[in-house]
Amino acid sequence: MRETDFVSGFARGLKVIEAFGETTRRLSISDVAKSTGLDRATARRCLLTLSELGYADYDGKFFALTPKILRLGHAYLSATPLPHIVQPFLDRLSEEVHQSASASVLDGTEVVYIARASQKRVMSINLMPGSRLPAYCASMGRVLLAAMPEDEALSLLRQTNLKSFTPRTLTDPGQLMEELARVRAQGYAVIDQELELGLCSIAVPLENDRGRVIAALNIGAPAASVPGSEMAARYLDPLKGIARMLKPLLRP
Amino acid sequence: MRETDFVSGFARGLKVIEAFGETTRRLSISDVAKSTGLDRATARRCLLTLSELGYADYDGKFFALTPKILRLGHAYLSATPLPHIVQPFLDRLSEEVHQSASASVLDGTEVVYIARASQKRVMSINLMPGSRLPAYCASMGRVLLAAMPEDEALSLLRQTNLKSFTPRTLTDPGQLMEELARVRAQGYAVIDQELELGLCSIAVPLENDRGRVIAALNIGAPAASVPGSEMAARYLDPLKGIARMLKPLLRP
DNA sequence: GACATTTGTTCATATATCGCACATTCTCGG
DNA sequence: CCGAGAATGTGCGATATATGAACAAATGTC
Repeated sequence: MRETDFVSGFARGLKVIEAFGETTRRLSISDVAKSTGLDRATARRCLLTLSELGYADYDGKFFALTPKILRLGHAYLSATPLPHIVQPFLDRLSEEVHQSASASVLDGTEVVYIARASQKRVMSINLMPGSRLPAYCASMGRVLLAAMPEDEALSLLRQTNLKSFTPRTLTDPGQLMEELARVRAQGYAVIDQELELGLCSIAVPLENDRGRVIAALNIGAPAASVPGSEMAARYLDPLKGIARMLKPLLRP
Repeated sequence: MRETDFVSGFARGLKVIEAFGETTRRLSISDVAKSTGLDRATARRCLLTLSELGYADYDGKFFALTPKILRLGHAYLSATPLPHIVQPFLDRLSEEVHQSASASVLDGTEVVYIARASQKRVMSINLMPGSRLPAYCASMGRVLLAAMPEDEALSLLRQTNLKSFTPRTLTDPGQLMEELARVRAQGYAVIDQELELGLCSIAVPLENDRGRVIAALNIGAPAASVPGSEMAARYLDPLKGIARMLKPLLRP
């Protein structure tokens, strides 16, 4: 790609949108300039543009994103076939096993939920399509990392901030790589309260009809009712079954 | 705002992202140019920029958005307090009445779901945070339109493509305005299979602590099990109760 | 209340982008 | 296999944008 085929004004604007997050819903011009590394004048122009287009509100001091911004992500969820194909299978599975079932793909070091059928909530955080979790300590993340070449997986782990969410979280890259090898060999991953105490999950890879892993499916359950050691016995077959049924449906 | 405070390259790029939707997940340069009205060269530069940044894939012919694009909308959902505050209430309500419960806000002529607790699926389409429905024929839309000044509501209706989803859909602006008056007077809206045959829903406004309507809450149910005429008797009190409990929690 | 610091705004200019027109490459139907 | 039509790629002048410094306003500190 040539230098002139890159619209840096657009790239800067996207950076500004991403500056909004978790703890930072209202940002001043300087806040944005600082967190994006853009010049204050440039950040201001991007923010005023967002506001002019209705993607942000401006009270003269702080900018905040408006629901219109959801159009951007929605373009993906509604346009991509995978979420639509997977959803009814998740619904059925979730009802059958009385636990939440989800599908996700990898984006960098994170797992992104693209579809979900939830039962009574067990996690403290509320997962929905678009939600993200660090790949290294999520069952679907382990499966997706295990599906890639070892050096790429290792490189992603090195880019990750490997923190301990619970005393059981694996954070050592060496140990994680060993675990990935095990996951690759056995064809599924179980997470036993590594992300949140009281929560277990199991995930399997979802292959398309050419055999490429394109997503992961999982079931999450409260550790109190289903200990980690039982996850596979209970849920591996249903998950594998769905992955098998979906496979021929996933052409591109 | 001055002319020079507007980054048109950014605005053009956002337009390109929105060009992707429903039926159009893979778009060529010309497709995008046509549907956005941008020059081909400009559309191409925006698409290549998206691809360079990892927001889109390019196979040399077609562009398709990647899950990374979900970061943009997620910035809103995770940064805005309302969805987080409302979610646990919806979870409880949904479980209590064994139906799906949702919260939404208005974006132009559409209702945007910002939180949802779903039971067994009854609708043909799968609603989730970020999903959109036309306001004029959705229960939450009626409530939100009823909460605004009449002339603004009418102006929004005039901008809307008022089509009949079912034989029962109201599409006449005059009739709709009458219905909005009724909704305003009674404090809730019931939709009886106007959006989809077999689906009824009831919605109430959600006010913040200053009395401004900032969102709507609803319950949807299969018409077979709950006829439209019974929606209010069964679900109005629980909905009103939640709106009352939430009110003091909604400061800004 | 005055000083220091941060934040927002404006401006001139160097630089990058836009849109057009033209060149090239695809794509199919014959 | 050819050729017409469509889609894509490219060079260039006109135009719009980014930059960084200077200024103004607000905020915080002593």
